Amino acid sequence: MPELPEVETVRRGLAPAMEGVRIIRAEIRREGLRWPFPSGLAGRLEGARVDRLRRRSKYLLSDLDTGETMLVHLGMSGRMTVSGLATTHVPGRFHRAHPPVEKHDHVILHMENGARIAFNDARRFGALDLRASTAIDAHPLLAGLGPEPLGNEFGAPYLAARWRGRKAPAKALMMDQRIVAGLGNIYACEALFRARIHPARAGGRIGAARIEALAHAIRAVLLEAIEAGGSSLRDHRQTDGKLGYFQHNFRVYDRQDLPCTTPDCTATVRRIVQSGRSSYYCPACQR
DNA sequence: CGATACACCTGTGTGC
DNA sequence: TGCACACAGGTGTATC
Repeated sequence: MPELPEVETVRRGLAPAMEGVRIIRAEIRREGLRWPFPSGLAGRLEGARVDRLRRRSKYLLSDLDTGETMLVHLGMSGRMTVSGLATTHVPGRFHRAHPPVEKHDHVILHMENGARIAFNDARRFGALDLRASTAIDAHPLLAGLGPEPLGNEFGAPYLAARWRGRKAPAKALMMDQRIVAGLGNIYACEALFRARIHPARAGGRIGAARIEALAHAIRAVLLEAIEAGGSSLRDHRQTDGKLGYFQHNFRVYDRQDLPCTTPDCTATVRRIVQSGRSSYYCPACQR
């Protein structure tokens, strides 16, 4: 469940269970995910207090009071679920009712406040690593990332400068995490639609006004999606089991052959494949 | 350097 | 019901 809005939703869901709370036990149920877990993982987590839970792009960063930071990436299918928080207790019941451990629960953190946090990832494209907090920004997975699209560094002038002269299709540039960090297939498609840019158009051949519209569209669609609790495709859930609902607001993503939602547009949404990923767009609105 | 293909995995939906 | 196949929210690595 992983583009920026989904990861931010996960962060907000985890924060009450994790921030300021000590990890009393770390259950490591396999050797690793995309890469092997760092050596001595359980021992390095157990007893540590999570001072702060942050997000950088699609990465979750837990700053621990041990001087290390835990980095988590959810890959394509990763989920984090919280159970047993006091605030979710059924009145009158004093024991912590945790759901049974599920298939693909690879790491389970038992927190001092009674919460249990499970990192579930069926496809195992996710990652978990530990690194000294002072050096976390230099982590190979973080070092090359572009600016946060919701941060101050990002805007139309930045985007124009980075796309100038580029022959790659706009869609590919949107997905390039070195330019802007956090967009994935859904929000790249949705932002291009809002800015009326054809996904196959060469990035360097887009005028200033469209680039301006695109920078605005990127921020708007991400903010709206965060507000909606992200998008839930298939069975994905927020940390408390609830569904995000931004998928109901998709204008083009996963809408092949459905009518374009622009008023008075009679075209239907098209799907093409670009660098192995589906791109959805309106052939009439996007040029 | 830039652009593309492929790799890693499991689960689900579709069509025969 | 079974089976083959396409496809799925990502990204590092190899290859031109």
